Amino acid sequence: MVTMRDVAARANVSVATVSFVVNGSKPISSATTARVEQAMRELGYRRNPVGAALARGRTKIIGMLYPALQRPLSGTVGGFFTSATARARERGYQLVLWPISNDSDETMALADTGLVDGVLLMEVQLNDSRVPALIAGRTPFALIGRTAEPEGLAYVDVDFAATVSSAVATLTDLGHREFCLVTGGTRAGRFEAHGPAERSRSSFLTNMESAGLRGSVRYCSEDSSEGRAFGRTFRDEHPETTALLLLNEHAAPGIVIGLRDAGVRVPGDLSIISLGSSSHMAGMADPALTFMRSPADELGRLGVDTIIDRIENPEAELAAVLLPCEMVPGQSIAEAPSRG
Amino acid sequence: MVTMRDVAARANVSVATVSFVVNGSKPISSATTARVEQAMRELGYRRNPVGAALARGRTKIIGMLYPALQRPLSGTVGGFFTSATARARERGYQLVLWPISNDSDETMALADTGLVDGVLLMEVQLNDSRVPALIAGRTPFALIGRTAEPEGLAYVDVDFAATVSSAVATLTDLGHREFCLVTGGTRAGRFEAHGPAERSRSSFLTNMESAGLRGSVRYCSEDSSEGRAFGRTFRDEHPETTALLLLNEHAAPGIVIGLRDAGVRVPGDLSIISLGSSSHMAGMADPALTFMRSPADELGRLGVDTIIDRIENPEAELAAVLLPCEMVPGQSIAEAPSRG
DNA sequence: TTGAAAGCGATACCAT
DNA sequence: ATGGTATCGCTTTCAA
Repeated sequence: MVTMRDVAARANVSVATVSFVVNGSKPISSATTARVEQAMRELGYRRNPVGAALARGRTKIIGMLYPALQRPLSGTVGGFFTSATARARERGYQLVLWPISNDSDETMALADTGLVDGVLLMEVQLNDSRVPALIAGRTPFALIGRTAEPEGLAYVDVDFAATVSSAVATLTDLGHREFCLVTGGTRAGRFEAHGPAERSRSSFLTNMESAGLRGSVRYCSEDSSEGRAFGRTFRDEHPETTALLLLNEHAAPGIVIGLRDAGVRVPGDLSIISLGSSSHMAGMADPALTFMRSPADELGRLGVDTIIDRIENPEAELAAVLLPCEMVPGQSIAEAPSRG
Repeated sequence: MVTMRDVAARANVSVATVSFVVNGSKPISSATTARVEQAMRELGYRRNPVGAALARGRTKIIGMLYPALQRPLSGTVGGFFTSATARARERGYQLVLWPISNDSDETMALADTGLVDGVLLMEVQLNDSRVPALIAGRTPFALIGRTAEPEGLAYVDVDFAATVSSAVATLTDLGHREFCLVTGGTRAGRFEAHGPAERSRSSFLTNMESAGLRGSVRYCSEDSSEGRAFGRTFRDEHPETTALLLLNEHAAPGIVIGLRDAGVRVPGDLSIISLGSSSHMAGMADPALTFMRSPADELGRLGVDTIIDRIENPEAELAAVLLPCEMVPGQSIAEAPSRG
């Protein structure tokens, strides 16, 4: 390995000078600079980030912590990751996706040791043991998602309440009065754990109540075959429902297929809006679903900005960003069928 | 930050002793060990991996290099990543997904600097500039996928030739004689670049020729709406074709929808096999597609084993693993329609 | 403008 | 079984 010493020797300067040239941290005469740069080129020098990190105490690396074993990477995460990567690069950082088990020890083991300058926590649970662990440590962090009580934390998240309200409003305008919300998320019934599901659910129920609508909440696991099964029995179990809100983009195409198998026409008999999806996923169903676009790209960028701001300016105010999903027209909503 | 010195001072031992206790690298009396461990606990000591990496020259971190900006994370990559993560952990390594631009400089900048002990290169192109860059460096690496001439490289990949042959055989047994292969991959017509597409294509054409079958090759970008458009016009453009091989799982559901829109019945008029897919994706189409299951999990594990073997035993033979996809029955193939 | 040298935190060799 | 200490590669203060 070519080190700074080698470069320094070759250029007849000290390692300090080489360092100054490499980092631009001090003015060096252009003649010397040229000599150093040539030596680097000739030797194929590349600075060793481990040495730099140790000396500096910073790595310019942000760890995006993801419980890969519990939640396989899906399309949405891909969107986050891609835009977050781009943004980090713009701001002079590297972003790496760091798979951790969903557990506080391992979180700390990584976060509090200088390998990363800051941490972006994904798949945040409503009651997430990793958060107190991070608070106890001294690594800056920010959340994508949020806990039940996110005050005092830096986070960016989807505004599920606004998203649900807007979807419900669209459908009530079309005359719908009987709703059903289908969540996915971690596990059946575990609303406590999964923020998106729980927040959507409570917003949904509030909307129902305040507008005098009827609404039920169901769970379906995030898989196409589960979706099919769900769709096939739906009409029998919810004969009155005319409007379906899906917070489960992976099951969505299967649900539509199951509904059709059972003779339910979409949107003739049942209108569907997919919450927090993408054009690509919504287009996999037939008819193409009307959906609320998940602001994944924006959240990725904002998440990176948030964590970098925390790293570089710990005193600054905590970011608390909520972004709603915006409606994208599709073929899956229509006026409520007149009661037979 | 609590350092070994702090622990050593507290336990009245030298830093060397603490290091031996932490790493189990030398026998230490149980009394001393206990004192050291207590001191660590009391102080909340956590070893700094940056310091360790510098001293040791190894980090126990494997970088999974992925061109996130060019190829957004999809389901298949998620499978790789998840199983690779698990396997790395079993073998005492950390795996991180490192987004890089698809470019040799950046590859080297990461790989050759001691931050990672080894590198797993994903989305390998047939002619991939990152490979010579890695060869020139001295960081062990392995490929998931392979270049056009992978001799002398360690790799694990899908056996596309076998997969295509097996799919074709299944369909010829059902009486099909007119085939079409639909690839996805990087860009229209750029077979040279995308290994899976090119290998499938050449195997496909060979199969056609040797069995006296007729086969065309088409491209469709990996998106559901492109798939719909493709499906809608397919029959007009390929009126004779009765069997479709899809190497494009993201477009597949859209293609099936487009076909139905155009009045083509699957599998009555047209049989479809999706190559390199998963049960989840295949289930998003209606009818559920017969598919060749991508061995993503196995490849993830094997990829990690391969790179770790190279790290720990550079002299060992180079792994060159090809795994075929295995057929999973669905609803999308049938006997060839009798000619009208 | 440049250099000498003291760290950064941990490892591991050589003594004892 | 322990301890002293040089070392890993780089940064940065202090002097020159």
